[in-house]
Amino acid sequence: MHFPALQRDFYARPSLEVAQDLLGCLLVRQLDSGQTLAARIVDLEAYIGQEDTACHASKGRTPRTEVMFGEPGHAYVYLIYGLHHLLNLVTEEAGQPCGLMLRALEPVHNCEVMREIRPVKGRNLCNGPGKLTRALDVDRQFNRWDLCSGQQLWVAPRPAPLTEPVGRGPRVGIDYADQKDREAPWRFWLEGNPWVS
DNA sequence: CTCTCGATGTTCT
DNA sequence: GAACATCGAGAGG
Repeated sequence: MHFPALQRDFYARPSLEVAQDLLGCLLVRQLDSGQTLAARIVDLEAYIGQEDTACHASKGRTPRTEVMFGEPGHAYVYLIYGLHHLLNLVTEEAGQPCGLMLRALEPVHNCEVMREIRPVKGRNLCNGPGKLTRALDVDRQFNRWDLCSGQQLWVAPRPAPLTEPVGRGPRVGIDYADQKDREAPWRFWLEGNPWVS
């Protein structure tokens, strides 16, 4: 099984475009054991620049947000609530601090290995941003990771055209943001897909 | 199924 | 010292 890595030019575009194009693509994780896990992206949110008060980068350039200001095609991984790692993909040209947070995945390849890493029943496996990082063994080690390297963690193109329609709406869990940002329809998902969070 | 609540550590004020 | 891009356990319906 071979999964080619999306290259930097894919990520170096307007975040809302990249977000929609990523639906149905495969997040791929190659473990140290050599096993390769793959899961379809079915739900994600865009965080767009310093003007977006929901985006961490709206606080400015700090050690934490530095990676979002850098080259597209890198991973931004951080710890939330002291417990959960969340995975973002950096988009747009360097200097534009933007990223896409993955909210849910549909397991496709080596699902049983994911369930060894995260032994839960049914759709609980990766239908949430903190769950999917757990299931794919992604943590802060992958902060600043180059997703275009095709090693350990990357994204592969859609294996097949989308069969589900695309849903769109406001983002989740950002009560602290300004009203215009709370209402911005910057979350995208595959309508009717059972793995959506 | 729903709701409530506590956990836990990094970041920024 | 507060807030936080969440999860899971436990109680109740």
